[in-house]
Amino acid sequence: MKSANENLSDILANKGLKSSHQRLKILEYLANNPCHPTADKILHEMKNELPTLSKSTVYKTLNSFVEANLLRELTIEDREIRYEYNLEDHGHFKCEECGEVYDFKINFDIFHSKELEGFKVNDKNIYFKGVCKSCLSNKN
Amino acid sequence: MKSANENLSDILANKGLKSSHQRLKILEYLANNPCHPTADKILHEMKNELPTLSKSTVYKTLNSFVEANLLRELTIEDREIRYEYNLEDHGHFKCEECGEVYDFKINFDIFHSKELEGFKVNDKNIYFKGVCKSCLSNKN
DNA sequence: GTTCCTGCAAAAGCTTTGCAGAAGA
DNA sequence: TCTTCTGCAAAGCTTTTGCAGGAAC
Repeated sequence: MKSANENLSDILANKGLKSSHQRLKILEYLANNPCHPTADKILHEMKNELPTLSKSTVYKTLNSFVEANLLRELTIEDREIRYEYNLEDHGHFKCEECGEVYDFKINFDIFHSKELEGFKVNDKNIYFKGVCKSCLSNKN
Repeated sequence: MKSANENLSDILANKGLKSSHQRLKILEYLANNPCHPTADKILHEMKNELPTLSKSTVYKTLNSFVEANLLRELTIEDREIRYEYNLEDHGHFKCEECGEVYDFKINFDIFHSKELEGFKVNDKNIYFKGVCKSCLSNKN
């Protein structure tokens, strides 16, 4: 039976990415934490396990992963790139009160626009903003 | 018959915003140019008409307008906030080759997600990325 | 006369880049 | 051994902030 890291290692290899301790740990973190973290959050969350991990390594790693289609980049807000390992079609909801980002299922195939005929679509994003259930009930 | 600027002036007043030469010109520019400009583009496009216009005025003005729901902010890419005067529901397509942003009609009412029941949705965004028709045909 | 806006400069914040040494294959 | 990754520091860019003078009402 393979360990989780052997699997992740294979994933990197399949994408043509060299393996390293840092890369495996960052990928593992993203696979286990579907919380749409920013680069900064990842850095701080991993400081215990990887005390010497640097910002630039995190940024370079995340960019390699995005380029290899291993991660998806979320640009819901300016100056706050978030990353997720979930590559299936889905939408995002960001709560303006608590900042939490929620996933929700959505079928992207329902979109058909005559205006986009002849266009090559590589990436589809949908995000909503508002107030989440939990913040709404805290107000009452 | 009112001039266009008198109308824009009324719009500002209705939103509780003080009128000024700069604000009217910036709003006029956005109303006439549905090209989803960035703050920087607006600044440069207006240099002829308003030679002393400053970056900070542009940023502050745009932020006031967004807060007053007079403009919509697009965050398709990080570090590149674009603005538009069109507040009707529609989607955006950004061409990865030429950088152009296209609007397309979309009915946001078709989205129904059980996962968002009990959530208060204030803002809906949808954007696609890919290659536009014009860039595709230039390749052949 | 007040209030709020403008514009200059400086600061802030996130992301990228350059480079020397280290790690991986 | 050769390539590529890591991590430090510095640079780059967009956006925000502070403040004095000026415009709007």
